[in-house]
Amino acid sequence: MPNLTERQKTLLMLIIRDYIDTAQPIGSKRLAEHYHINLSSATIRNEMAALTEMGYLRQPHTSAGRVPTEEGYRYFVSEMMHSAELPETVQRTISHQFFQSRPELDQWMTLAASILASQSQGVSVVAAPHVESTKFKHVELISTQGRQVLMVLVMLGGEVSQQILTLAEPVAQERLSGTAARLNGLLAGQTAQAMSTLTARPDPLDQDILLLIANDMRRLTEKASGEIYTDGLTNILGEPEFSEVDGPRRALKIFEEPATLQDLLAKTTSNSNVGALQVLIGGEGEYDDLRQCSLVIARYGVPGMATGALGVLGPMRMAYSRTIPTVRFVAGLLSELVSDNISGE
Amino acid sequence: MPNLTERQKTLLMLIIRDYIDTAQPIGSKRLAEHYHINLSSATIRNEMAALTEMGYLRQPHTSAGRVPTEEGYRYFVSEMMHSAELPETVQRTISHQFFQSRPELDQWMTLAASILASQSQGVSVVAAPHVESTKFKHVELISTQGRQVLMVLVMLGGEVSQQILTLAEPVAQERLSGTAARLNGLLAGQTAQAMSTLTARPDPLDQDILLLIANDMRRLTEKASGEIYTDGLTNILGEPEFSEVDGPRRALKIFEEPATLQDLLAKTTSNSNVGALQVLIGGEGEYDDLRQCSLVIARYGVPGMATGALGVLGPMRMAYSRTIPTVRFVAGLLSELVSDNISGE
DNA sequence: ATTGGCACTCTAAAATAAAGAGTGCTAAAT
DNA sequence: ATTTAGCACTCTTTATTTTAGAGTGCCAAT
Repeated sequence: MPNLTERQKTLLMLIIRDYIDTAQPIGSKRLAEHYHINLSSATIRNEMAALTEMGYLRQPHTSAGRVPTEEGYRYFVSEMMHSAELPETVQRTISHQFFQSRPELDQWMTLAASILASQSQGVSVVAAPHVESTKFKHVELISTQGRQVLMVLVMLGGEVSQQILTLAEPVAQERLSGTAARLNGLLAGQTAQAMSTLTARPDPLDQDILLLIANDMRRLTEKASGEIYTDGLTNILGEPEFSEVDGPRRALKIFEEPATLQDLLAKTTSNSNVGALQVLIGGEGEYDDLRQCSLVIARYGVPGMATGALGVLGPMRMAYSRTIPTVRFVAGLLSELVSDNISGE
Repeated sequence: MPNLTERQKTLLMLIIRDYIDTAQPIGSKRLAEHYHINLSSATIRNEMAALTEMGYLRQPHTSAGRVPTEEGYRYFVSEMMHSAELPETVQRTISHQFFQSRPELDQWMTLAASILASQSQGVSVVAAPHVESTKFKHVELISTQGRQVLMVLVMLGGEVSQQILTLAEPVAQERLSGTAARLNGLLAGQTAQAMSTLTARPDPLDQDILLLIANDMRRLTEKASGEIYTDGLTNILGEPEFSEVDGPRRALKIFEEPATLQDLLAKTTSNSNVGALQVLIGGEGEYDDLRQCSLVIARYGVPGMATGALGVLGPMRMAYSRTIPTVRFVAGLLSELVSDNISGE
């Protein structure tokens, strides 16, 4: 990858910034007039030719202005990635919103999605934190009617799962309570794996429930991430690159299949650390449906304990300088919240 | 509203059905050729003129075919509303899917949304059933760390609400269990209203929790409907009437604000009975964002106990003959499920 | 009451023309 | 050795005109 002169760098940044704003190919003349660089359009043309040669810019057709290539965007992002900070006032506003929301995961996720979407004008995706190795804390069995029983399972760290069981025959609440009490004593702190090595319980009901618990915990562990929260779907519908018939459908299709989305978040962030932030531009060859899009994602939470992922999807032309710091900041905030919530166990 | 002759009726139905298929204005010639009615195009023209006069059809411009008006659609719908039945094989397939899903509200709602969307090719909305007068069944208090406590609240009928409380000071699990046990005895079967008339508890912790429970139950009761599930967002993006720049954004905006959606469902179905089915065409003058859309909704559940709403949103040109029976059928199915689930309390 | 025929209207599509923006290159200027 | 002005050229966009065709309404004939 060839080095850029200082001037080429300035020009490239200017072009990309302008293109992100206007969605119009940028010409040499416009550039010379709008920004007071002391260069003539001819000089700029030369530099543009060089940048095109190097693969950072391209022309939609022979005689149009220049448009950034994926490489161009990557350069742009890597240049401003570290320096960009969210204005303090915005930081404060966001923190404040979290502070005064009800202290529930559900609320936080929704809020995070909403903030990300409105700040970035893209589509936000927030995956609830997932406890890496789910450990049993507490089970509650509540008879609801005849053979149906509500089982509430609480994990160390606060994850909760409820499930309705249908037993073979009606069982009295007292017996259920007894089973729950015995299992609570037996299973405290165990993982699903450890449970499968236990010897069978004498009481058949205990044994049945034990299996169901282990099963449910396995399911919880397998799920790569928690539930997905989304906001801002309509934000990107207005963008010109999505007005072609197929653009939006392909990208939005992703949001209709939570599984795909979870996969994406899990895969692309699994090798990155909490706090680090990843920018996927143009699907990076891997995701065909995202060829026209960019994705800014970060992992949040407490590594080894509970982590989740969050991000913003937008056109390749997205407002990186706004999105990147926002994603970073919100990820940090959620990390704190998760950490506070988990530490005391 | 003038009466239609039998022939006019046939013609109107034919035109609307064809237009729903093709999204093209329907001309007299096409009609005469495609369907073997023994009428010449001239005769059809006369009838069309009459139908236009009566307000059931209109012409996009002087010399184009006819397109149904909102009145036209209303007539169409009212004619086929009662007769239409879902093919038995489809009914079976759908029942089967519900039958083999895990018996959880969450699963059912998602499944209902998915089925409605795929059958109707529109956007589906399903509001979880809401228990009309929430009655207490059981509370569970689980210490998670220092001052934080997980409260799981179970209502008669199976509604569950979890909440993280932050107490003024750390409290041992034993004391929490004691409080929970006392409150379980005291509050069984009570409504939020009844709770507010109780005299203060001697133990301050009991009293605090009692207030929180009452509060949470009030919140649950106030919520007009339960959580909203949606599917098929991308279905309507392809429809020609949404390719104008502003069409989709305005309609989809609704789905970004759960509150609005809940309102809509609540209002439009509040005066209709479970089992009855309502078709809103062109927003009916009330909902501006839906001017281009139609909405087929139904209430489901057990009146007086727990009811929810579900529906399909699509272009005015939606496949009513498919959507209406599907909505009716799924509503019936969910009613059964809710009823089974609630009866034994 | 129904139908064939016909003149008329209006749109959608195709063809053509004009305008404009931007480029690359060359030769002069700094 | 850069930088710049100038110019010919290319290609898109927009406007304009033409053409083709679908559909109508109405009248006279069946």
